[in-house]
Amino acid sequence: MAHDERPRTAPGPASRGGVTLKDVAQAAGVSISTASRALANNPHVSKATRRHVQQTARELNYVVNGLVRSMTGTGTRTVAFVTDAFLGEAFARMAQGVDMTLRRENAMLFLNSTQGFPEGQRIVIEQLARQRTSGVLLVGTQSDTDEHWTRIARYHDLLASVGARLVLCGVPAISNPKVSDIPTVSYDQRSGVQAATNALLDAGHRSIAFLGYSRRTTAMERFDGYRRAMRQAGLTVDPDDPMVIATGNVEEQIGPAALRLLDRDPAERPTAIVCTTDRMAHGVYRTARQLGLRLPEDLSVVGFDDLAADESLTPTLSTVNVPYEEIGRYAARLVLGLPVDRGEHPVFPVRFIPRRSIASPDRTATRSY
Amino acid sequence: MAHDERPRTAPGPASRGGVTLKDVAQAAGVSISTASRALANNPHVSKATRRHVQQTARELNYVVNGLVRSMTGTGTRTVAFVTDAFLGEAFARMAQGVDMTLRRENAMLFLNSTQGFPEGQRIVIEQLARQRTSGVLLVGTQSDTDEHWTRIARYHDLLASVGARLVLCGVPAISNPKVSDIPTVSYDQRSGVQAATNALLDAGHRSIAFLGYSRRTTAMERFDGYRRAMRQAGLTVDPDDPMVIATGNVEEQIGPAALRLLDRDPAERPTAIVCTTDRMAHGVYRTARQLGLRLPEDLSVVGFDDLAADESLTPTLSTVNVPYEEIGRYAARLVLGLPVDRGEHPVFPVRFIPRRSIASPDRTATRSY
DNA sequence: CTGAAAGCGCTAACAG
DNA sequence: CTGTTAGCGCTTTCAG
Repeated sequence: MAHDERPRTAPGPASRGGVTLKDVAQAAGVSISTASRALANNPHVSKATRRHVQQTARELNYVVNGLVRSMTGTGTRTVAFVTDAFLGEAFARMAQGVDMTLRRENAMLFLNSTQGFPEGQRIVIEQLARQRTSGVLLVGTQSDTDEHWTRIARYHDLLASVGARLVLCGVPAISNPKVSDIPTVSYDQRSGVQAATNALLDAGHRSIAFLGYSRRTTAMERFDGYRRAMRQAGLTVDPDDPMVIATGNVEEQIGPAALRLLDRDPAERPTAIVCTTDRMAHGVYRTARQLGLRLPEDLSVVGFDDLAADESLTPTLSTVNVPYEEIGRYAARLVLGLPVDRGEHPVFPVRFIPRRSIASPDRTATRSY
Repeated sequence: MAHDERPRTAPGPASRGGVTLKDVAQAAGVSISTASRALANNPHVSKATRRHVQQTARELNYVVNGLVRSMTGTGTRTVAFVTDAFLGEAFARMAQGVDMTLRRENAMLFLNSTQGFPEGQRIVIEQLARQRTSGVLLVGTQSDTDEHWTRIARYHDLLASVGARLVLCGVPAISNPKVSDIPTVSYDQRSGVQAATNALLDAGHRSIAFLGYSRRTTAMERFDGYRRAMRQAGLTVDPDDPMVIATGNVEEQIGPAALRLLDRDPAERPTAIVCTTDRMAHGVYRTARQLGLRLPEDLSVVGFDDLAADESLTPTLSTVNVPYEEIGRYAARLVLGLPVDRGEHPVFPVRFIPRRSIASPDRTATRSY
């Protein structure tokens, strides 16, 4: 029986390509169960045996099979971070927070992007259910349609049927009854944008545009913050307003959208823009420059997210800081069923950060050249 | 035996909290193996039985246990992306590439950050070995010490002993014999920085500083590119040169480092800076502004990475574009053992992208105010 | 303290 | 085509 087809592995025996507990037990001259106990530091083993078994295991390069463990109930838990595409600092920061908590709990993190297809989302979730993930963090904005929430509810059920939790992360607390029992970790997007808009109003702007409206949860909340601030200032806006331009959060769309807003007759052109994301704001900077507009004299801008690059721009970008990492940590606790102090639908506060991108519109009027 | 302690799950029976194949088989009135076959679309099952079993499975909300499958040899492969901290666009882009390839191969992606501790790296790798990951991508710069490579070699052996591959990603091809058989996916950092430095030299700069030298693989290669370009221009630099400043790639360190370089008597101050990363370049922009330096008139800057924000800066940042996503895809193929066309130590080309951050130093001389 | 034995849930020969 | 029988590698009673 001298077969030699195992991969380029260590000394050990094993048929499929790994040293098993059985091998260790045999080599140590004990039963499998004793070996198991010894390695698990189970107190019901004599110190001598334990030491010996552990030594043997080390010599054989034994590595327990964690997959099998999970089968028995023991084993490493696993949490998945599912999002459209994990580009972008915001996600990275959230993921960082999730990872921190998971590591402390000895759990592992799956990362999955759904690449925008709703089909992708389903496929990913099903795969995760099969792998008996203990929890799924569905991260990022969701489309706010009944159909979509129905789908989410199905995911919830599917995951529940294998004992896994679903947590929505970064979406506003949802009103849709279909999903009202699914935990959501949100942050106060409305107030954030409201504060940002107010800063522009306070500087004297009236002609304030909004970049980013669309039928997604996040965008809608942010739009609402803008609208409220405007209304309080006696200005009304609605989604059809020419000052409200829809765009996705990707370069290809941002440029044209910004152009539509800025390439106008000075009289029609906004003196300030509220951007749904910093990335959009960055795009606005580029477009404004291309059109020869001076920032902030000719155009004031506020963003949302507080990206690292904001302070390197000229002028530095006023924005809304979101505690993404903390959100990630909280979501991780929720999904692992760890005790939390803000319930299942926390809404984290955000903070408006004024910087140099806001100027009074008067300056525009007085500019001479 | 009417026990009812299972979680809030679907109808199915099951003791631990999940519908098993056995349940499906019983409900469908067939043997377990038939049920297994039916669900696997094994042709050796009558169409009728198959349909019936599949229907039953659906009604019971049955979800195969993928963990168990992996045990048998079938089952989803899993690849891990291990890095210090997954902030930063570069990593995100690489991860995106990895994810794309993995999805196509139906494999799953683990994400792990080691948080900077070498201990963390070990812990993560051991955990991955236990979970029988099929491969590990160790991403990012490594410290170039013998001790470290010894450690890496150990990881390689550990992973090999469970049939998993290790691929180093984003490091230069390594000369250290300890790890020469480990695949590495690199990109031509040296040429990139060389081109960037040449652009500054061509513009007439002589007093060119370098920001970012340190004893890590990446930084060293980049430093080397800088040194070469300088030498070809008849200028010599060495790591001790006051024009060479070391810094990690984090805000806290970048600011002070930039200050050390720029807060000098004009005669001692460089007229241009080669930055190891765009993030550092961004920091230089900030610091330069604080000191009242005009960009690019008083200071030319080049970076490395080609981050999205670069074009929103004023002036737009000249940089080196790296095909991170492609690198990720290649690394994923390598780690999965898929056929590749550039061998086990590819070095991807990079591309210098000139933008507005470079001006002739002459302008500095002629500035009057 | 230790060993034998019974699973965990599924796949894969092996016989009908 | 379908059922029986072995495992996969480990944990955990249950007896010594």
